[in-house]
Amino acid sequence: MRQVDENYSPIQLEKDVKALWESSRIYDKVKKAAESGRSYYFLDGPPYTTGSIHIGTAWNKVLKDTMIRYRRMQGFNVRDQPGFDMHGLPIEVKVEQSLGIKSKKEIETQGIDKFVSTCKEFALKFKAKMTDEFKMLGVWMDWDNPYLTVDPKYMASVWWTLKQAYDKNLLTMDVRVLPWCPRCETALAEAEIEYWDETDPSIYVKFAVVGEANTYLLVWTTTPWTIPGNLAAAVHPELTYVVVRAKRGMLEETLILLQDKLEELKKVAGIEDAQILETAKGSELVGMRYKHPLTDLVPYQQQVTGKHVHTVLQSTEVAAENTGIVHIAPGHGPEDFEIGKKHDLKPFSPVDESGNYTAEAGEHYAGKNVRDANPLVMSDLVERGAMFHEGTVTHRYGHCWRCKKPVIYRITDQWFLKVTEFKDKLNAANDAVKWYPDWAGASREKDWITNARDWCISRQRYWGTPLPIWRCECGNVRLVSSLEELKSAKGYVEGMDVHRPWIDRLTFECDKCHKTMPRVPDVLDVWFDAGVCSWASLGYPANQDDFNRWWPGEWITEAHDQTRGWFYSQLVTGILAFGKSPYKSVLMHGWALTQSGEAMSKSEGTAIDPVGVINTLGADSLRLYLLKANAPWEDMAFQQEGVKAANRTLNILWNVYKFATLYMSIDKFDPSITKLESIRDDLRADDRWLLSRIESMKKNVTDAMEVYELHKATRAIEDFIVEDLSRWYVKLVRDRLWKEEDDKDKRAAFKVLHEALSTSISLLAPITPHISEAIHANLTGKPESVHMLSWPAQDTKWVDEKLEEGMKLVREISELIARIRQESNINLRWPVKRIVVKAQSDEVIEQILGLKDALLTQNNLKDLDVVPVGDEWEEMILSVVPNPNAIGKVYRQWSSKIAVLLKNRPAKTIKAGIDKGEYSLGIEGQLVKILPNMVSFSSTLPPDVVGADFSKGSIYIDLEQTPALESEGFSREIIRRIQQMRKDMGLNVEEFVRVEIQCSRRVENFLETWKDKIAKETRARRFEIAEQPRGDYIVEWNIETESLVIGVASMKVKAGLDDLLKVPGMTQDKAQKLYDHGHTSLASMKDLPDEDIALVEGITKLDARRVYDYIHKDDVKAPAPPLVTAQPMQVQAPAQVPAGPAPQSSEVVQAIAPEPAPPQAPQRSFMEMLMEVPGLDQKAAEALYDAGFTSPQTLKTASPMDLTKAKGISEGMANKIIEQFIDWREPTAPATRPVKAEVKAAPTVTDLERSFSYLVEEDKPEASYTLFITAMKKGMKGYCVTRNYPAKIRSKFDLKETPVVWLSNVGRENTIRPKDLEKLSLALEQFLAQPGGGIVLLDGLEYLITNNNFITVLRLIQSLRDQVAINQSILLMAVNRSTLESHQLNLLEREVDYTITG
RNA sequence: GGGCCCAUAGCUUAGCUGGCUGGAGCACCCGGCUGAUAACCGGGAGGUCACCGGUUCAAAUCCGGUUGGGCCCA
Repeated sequence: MRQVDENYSPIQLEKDVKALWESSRIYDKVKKAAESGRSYYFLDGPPYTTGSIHIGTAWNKVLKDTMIRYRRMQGFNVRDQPGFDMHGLPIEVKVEQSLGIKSKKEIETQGIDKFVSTCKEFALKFKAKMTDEFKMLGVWMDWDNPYLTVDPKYMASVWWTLKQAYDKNLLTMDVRVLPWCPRCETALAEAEIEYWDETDPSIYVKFAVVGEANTYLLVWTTTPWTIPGNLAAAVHPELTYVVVRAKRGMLEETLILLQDKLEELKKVAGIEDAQILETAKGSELVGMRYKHPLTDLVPYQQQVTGKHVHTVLQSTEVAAENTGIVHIAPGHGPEDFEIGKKHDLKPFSPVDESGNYTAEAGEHYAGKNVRDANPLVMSDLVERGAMFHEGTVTHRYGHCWRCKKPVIYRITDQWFLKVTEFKDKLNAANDAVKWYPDWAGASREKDWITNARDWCISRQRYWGTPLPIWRCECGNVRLVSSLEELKSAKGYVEGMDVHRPWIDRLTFECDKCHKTMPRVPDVLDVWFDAGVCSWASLGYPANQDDFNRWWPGEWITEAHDQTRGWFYSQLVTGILAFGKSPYKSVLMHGWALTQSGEAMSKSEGTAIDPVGVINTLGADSLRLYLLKANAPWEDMAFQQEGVKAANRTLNILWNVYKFATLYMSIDKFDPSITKLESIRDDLRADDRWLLSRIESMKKNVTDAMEVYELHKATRAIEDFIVEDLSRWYVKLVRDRLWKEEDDKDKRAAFKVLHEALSTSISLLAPITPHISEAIHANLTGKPESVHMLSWPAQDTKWVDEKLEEGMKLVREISELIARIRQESNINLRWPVKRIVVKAQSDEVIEQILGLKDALLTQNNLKDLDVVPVGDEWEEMILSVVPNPNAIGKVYRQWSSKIAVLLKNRPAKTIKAGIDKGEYSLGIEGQLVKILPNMVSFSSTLPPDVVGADFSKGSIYIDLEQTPALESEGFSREIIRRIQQMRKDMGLNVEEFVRVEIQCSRRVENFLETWKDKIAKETRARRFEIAEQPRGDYIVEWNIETESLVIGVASMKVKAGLDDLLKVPGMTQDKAQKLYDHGHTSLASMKDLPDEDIALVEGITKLDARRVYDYIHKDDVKAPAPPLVTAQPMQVQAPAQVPAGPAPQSSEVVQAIAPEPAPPQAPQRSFMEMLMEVPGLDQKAAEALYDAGFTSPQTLKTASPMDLTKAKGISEGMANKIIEQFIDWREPTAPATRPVKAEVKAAPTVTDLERSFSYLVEEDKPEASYTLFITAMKKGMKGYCVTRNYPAKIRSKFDLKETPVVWLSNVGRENTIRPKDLEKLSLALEQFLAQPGGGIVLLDGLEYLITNNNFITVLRLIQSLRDQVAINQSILLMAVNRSTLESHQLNLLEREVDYTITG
């Protein structure tokens, strides 16, 4: 197991995981491994290949991928072939646009072959693009072998299916009135029509009644162009109509219309007076004859004959709207057609394919486009006095779904599936399907089936599966049902494309009349293509084996619009071919809507590109969000924020994983060796709790997955990770993992933590496959992929519901305590004396006592008491409240005395007496009886106690502070401060330090008992109280009312230990022992024989030998021992060593810049320093010097043993000397003295002075930029370093030529990574070194600090400050106060010449 | 106009067959923690459970209606 250092960065992680999948062929292996499982036929609903995927498509595929992965983990052998729907009008339209084609005619003149080839190209291009996008989502399907509806083999299956329908007499050609798109010149299915509002004429036409002078049927219509096709009028038989004498100006006429609409009409048409002559039921009007208003223009209207022609018919379809009389044009409307059929009216439809009137309409109209002809027809009506009133109306009108042009209705020959004849079978098949949710099938799909009409499957287009129908002029029909059969056609060429136009050239000989049969030129509705995919993708009927193995499909999922689409088309084809549904179960999912709940639209720019989301937050975050956001069957208002939240959850998972592996890897924990069973006895209650939670989660998740409630499954996992694992368990086990010794207790925690993580990622594997894979690889690594694991089954032996309930209570109580602490202003570091729990039942008490440790440690409580169930807490302060009324009545003059006496007696005693019946009181020698009615009792909380209620009882928290508690609190505060300092110094976790503290007597006393603990926690080898604390880093802190100064010095042990650890076979433990003994580095032992090394306790002779060998491995030509030649002591300068408190991790530090020039203070020679060691005489000092200790540095790193070799140095003295020098450093930095930042405010600075540094404190960098620009205007060269996007800064502040360097991990040019202080320092140095200097604006200090450590950045600033001073330049730094801690701000302020508050 | 679904805090949502004080997350304000740390945690504020009516001791929950939104159809 590797220690994980990196943060969760999904983009990189997913890239790596995908690369691993690719290089190790994981997908293939996972599928191979599943092969022995039970077959599970998943059917992919083929997305239409147009452009790129949208959020809805992504959601759809994520649902599928998640379920496929889940089923595989359950042991199913899942068939996962994806499909693409590639024929049809949408692509034709795209190709028309790209080729600049506007009509069918142009397609034919330019050549259908070219057109169709281009369509195919487009479809394949889009297929490839979408495939890439699905892969980005992490969707695992068989992308190398998708089924394509354009594949000839696929098309052959389609043909075969049609043949089945034909053989069952369910496929027929018929004349129908159908919606027709005049632009696309094709019939449209209902599914291909979109409705929206359109403004059309609203006209009232007078149909003159034959035989009644000046009497008219008033007919209303919105389609004037259909009037030439009018053959009858219709009324509703049950409605009441009136015959009225209407007067408008000079005009008087008799009108027939719906009674209820008369008033409305009067208003609309401006009728001044209307006299009702007669009322009649609609049925009474039937048979009235009228004269067609345009007979003179439309010859057909003169010739047409028939009983019902130009008469009033009845129909219950007529609505009670407008005039209640509708005109019937059987050639222009489906209802009209039906009514006409009933009354032997031969449809008259004088309109051609492009929507122009034909010659049949008469030469007046012929060739004119019908919708454009509306005004002409209207003026013709006006001219003939037939127009009663004209206006406009806005109503929903159908449009072609592709070209958006309004549809018209006309009569054509089309091929139909007679769906109406087998609706009962469809319903039965639908009932047999298991729908999720059930109303999707039981209500929605059923409703659609019930209202279904015959399905028109022919389209007069080019890019589609050709209808496999050849029809002879004699009426004979032949259907081709396979590619084999097609080969017998005349004109067949081996290997030919069977699309149009090539297939159009094939003919058959009619077996009846032996003439040549041409193909019916239509293509198939694409919905039929998709409908047969369940067997077409298996190659049926050519390939029977696969069909027998897989069919029918187990599960499909698509959005609710597929009720009329794929759900339906499959049901129909399934019945036609096999008499049953091709799928067994369906999950109907919702639509992805915009944030505000509207449909996403590319044209309106409200569509969100999933690829963009993946590229910013990762596919896993998107997947997690899509699944958890809501129930799959509900529409989703897509929120970017939600994806971010999902990303955060994964980050928490990652952090827990990072945390766990840090300690597991240090201890080389091997989860495969430690079995849960074997550590059962080592488990604490906390562990058993988490194990129980794990098992409960497994069950909850599995139960939800089984019914496709993926939102519940996902949320359950998320809840476990965030609440149980991260927020609670990790907190509980922290201390256990920090322990250095390796014990059973720690091992148990490791195991449980590992169990929690591995279960979580197993359950997450189908949902977030990448992060699961990455964690799995490091956490367990076996099997090769997380996706090869079995789905985790619940192990009930770990389930302990009582324990789970108990922990719930503990957490509830913990929250209460947190609140009380906050209200009482006592933070968690301060221990609280005790908590008393009063619970409803013994069970609750037991549950809480069982988790006492967790409760106490998590809340920093010292003790827990419980109150027996039913009792009051005995420490409640009971007080007596005398009732003067009752007392006075009996004892009159004594009553006030009695009250006083009662109050002074212990209330408890009084209560005990009263509870027995009475209490006696002595007064003036008399015994007075106090009866229950004379007193009442009240109880109050003792001082310093706060009470609160939880769901199963109450708690009392004793907040009293004692010196012991206070001293513990203080020590915790100090620990935290020292830890903070260690961190600021950039010390390694394992480094040892030396701490000196200056504090008040009071605090000193407190610390007496806690010294060891503090030293241990902070890895302080020395911990001392000092007047003037020394150290590499010294900070003044305020804790409560106390002020103390803490100095921390690194002992640089880590480097020594690491050095020792280089020796083969060396353990941490042994290295430590060597070190403690004084062998602080390999070099320190280089003159020792191995026997001497072996003297160290715990070091065997073998160890010693190894050390010796290692040291001397290169010793062939050993370098001379240290120089012992005497040198004039007086000229000995202090050795140059890199100074500074953070030399540990620090190429960075050293690289920043040379240390600022030493201060002017007179330098002491090494000998002078040496002589300061108490008790060291000159002779001994000289001996030391002679022994090679010629600088403070040499002493600092020496071991006492080394020193004793010098004459006159005892071991005690050696220790003293080293102690003196252990924290020696270049006596330069002002940071060695804590100085309260002086207020160097210069708020009025507008002219920056050269050679000065300025710190501008402001929330947003504004003033700093203004100053920067001002300086540049005065002729200084500028150099800007910023965290903000450079282009933005440049334009906002109009920076033009000024170099702007971006602190960022992502940019390329002019970018410096925030961690790369070396580069930054170099760049600035170069700039400042230019002749004439310049001004540097450093905006983004906070960012540098968070990316490095504070001290390192401080060093950089010091160095810059000095360079600025030398180069006559200016340093301007912007900082937001709120982002820094106060001591950090103080230190910063101290480094600059002026602080400006912006 | 018909069918189906939906409506709970500013946003996204939990709340099963009616029953404890309607829970979360995001955003907001305040605080805490500080070796998981660009992380994390706690607290606060914020609700006429769309509206009207009914059933019931009791309705966010069941029933009827209205309004608004989505999908499908006419």
